[in-house]
Amino acid sequence: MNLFADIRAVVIDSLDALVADGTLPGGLSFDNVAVEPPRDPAHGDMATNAAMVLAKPAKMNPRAIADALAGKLTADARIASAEVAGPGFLNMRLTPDVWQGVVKAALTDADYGKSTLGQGKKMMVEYVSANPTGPLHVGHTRGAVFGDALATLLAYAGYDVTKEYYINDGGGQVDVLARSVFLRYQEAHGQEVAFEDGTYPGDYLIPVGQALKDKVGDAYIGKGEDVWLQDIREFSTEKMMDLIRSDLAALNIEMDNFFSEKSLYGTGLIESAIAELKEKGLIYQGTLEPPKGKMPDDWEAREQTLFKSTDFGDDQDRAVQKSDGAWTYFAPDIAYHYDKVNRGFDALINVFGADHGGYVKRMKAAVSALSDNKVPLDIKLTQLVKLYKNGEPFKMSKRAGTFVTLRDVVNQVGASVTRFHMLTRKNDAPLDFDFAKVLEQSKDNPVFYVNYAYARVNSATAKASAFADVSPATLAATDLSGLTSEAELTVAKKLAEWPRLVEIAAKGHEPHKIAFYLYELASDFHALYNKGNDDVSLRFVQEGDVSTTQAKIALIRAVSVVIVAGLGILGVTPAEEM
RNA sequence: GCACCCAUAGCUCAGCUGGAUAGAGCGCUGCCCUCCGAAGGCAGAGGCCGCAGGUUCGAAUCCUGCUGGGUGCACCA
Repeated sequence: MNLFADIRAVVIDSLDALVADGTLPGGLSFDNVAVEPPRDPAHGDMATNAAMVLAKPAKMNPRAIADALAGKLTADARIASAEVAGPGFLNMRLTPDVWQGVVKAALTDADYGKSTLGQGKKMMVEYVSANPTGPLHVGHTRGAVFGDALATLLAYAGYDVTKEYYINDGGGQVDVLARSVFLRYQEAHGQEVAFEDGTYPGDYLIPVGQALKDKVGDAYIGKGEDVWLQDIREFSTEKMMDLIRSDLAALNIEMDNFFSEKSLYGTGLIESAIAELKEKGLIYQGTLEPPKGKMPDDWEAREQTLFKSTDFGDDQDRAVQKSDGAWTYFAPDIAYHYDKVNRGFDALINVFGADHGGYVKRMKAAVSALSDNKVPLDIKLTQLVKLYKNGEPFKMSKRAGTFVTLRDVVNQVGASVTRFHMLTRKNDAPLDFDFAKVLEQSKDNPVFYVNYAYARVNSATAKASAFADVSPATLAATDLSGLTSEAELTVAKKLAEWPRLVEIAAKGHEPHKIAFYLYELASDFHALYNKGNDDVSLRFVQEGDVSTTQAKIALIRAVSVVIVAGLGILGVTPAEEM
């Protein structure tokens, strides 16, 4: 049930009727007709811009359209009044039983808020995709939380979503990893080792070196890279992916699929992807212009195989082969996305860190070329996370050992708090993460504010259950006609916005909107709760009046249902009590 | 030098894809617990929506140009 969609349907039907009786000319498009909550609730419950949108194409005065439309609309039993206001807004007021119906829907329809917007379209969300060279850090955490919430949101909105992690296990950084593990392996054999520049000195490789020793004994001691590099590469990427998988599990993230870059090599997949582009005339041999800004010291013109990404709005064509003929990192990425297209996805979303901003245009170029513009690729960049400890900015440095990992964060504040907090900003705004503040228990902290509302609902329900049957089955069948006070209807109206909000958030790929909505819902709930202090009739628990109590508990259980659903999209589990 | 992102209350940020008098939290001022959890609520002060143009019935929102900040800019991933 989506009340806004229902009322919009009434508006469209009424417009059709106006066309039929000649009031409006034929051939009008109603696509831009919207039914929305008015900015100011005093204007009414819902407003439509129909008259203003249609005034021009119909060559009519907007107020004349609005007047005619108003007459038709009030024929619907749900619409108590329809008034023309301002330049041609049509403000509608709905009858209380409509809002009571929303409460009922939230309690009886297990799918209240779910949408069919996606129509089962296949969608891939690729996120995290961190190099398999170490544990995830805070920056990865934000991308992980964002991607995961977005995937859940899209599934909730009716898309068939696949969550995927692309493992960059094909490039030179894995050699670096292997050499670093070899050092730890030697160390495990009691040798003195030195970590030079270009190796990973992190402690997390110590157990990997030990495990390698347990596996191969001293077989690689004193041997050259030609003997061990390949094997240690595989061994240590596997270990790193185990580590990363467990990091993700700590955040309650489970991928549907891990896709290995290495698996593309030697299978002809890269070659066929490039061949596909070549057929379209987008691959050529050429030399790139030197960079315009600061010139690298060792720059020299070299002929390479290039992809004509400038045809798709990129600033520069991009190399797919190095001057020595080896593939660049871009080539397997093209092949990977070619594979995504061939797997039949209707739309792709990639979640990258902000430092990959320069990569967006060429990736979009590749996908539009490979899919003949049929598969849209949306790339969401998550901005930096600024850490604070005790109110002071906290700089991360690998060398200084102040490197903050995902584990550090989750261990200190918990998965739920981490997830919610990281979704209280839109992805393209920088995020402050203060270890003290996110644990603060006040309304300054949205996580607790929302959870507090949930806990209050539970508390009131428990109190009511002492004398009234407030089981879900009973509440679902409860007569709600007593819910007529302005304060109660305000909460019900907020609940009515939920399905609409899900669609808006899903369309825009903006899971943070869920978090803000939950805050608003909690705020309306807390306001109602406190009104009970002054006005006894608004208290949820009416001692000795079973049916009134049941109706009021039904309302707040509906709030709780939506809170749980919303938090579920964000991947947050609320505490029952606080 | 170029590209992308950002600019809204003293601070941190929303603003539902072009709608009505621009909202919330913190901070500040003042109220509300013999009362379902005050971990809360109510009210007040506080704005040239960075600047200048443009598009139209209508712009914080779309376009252009500036200003200021962030990020990235051959053959690393």
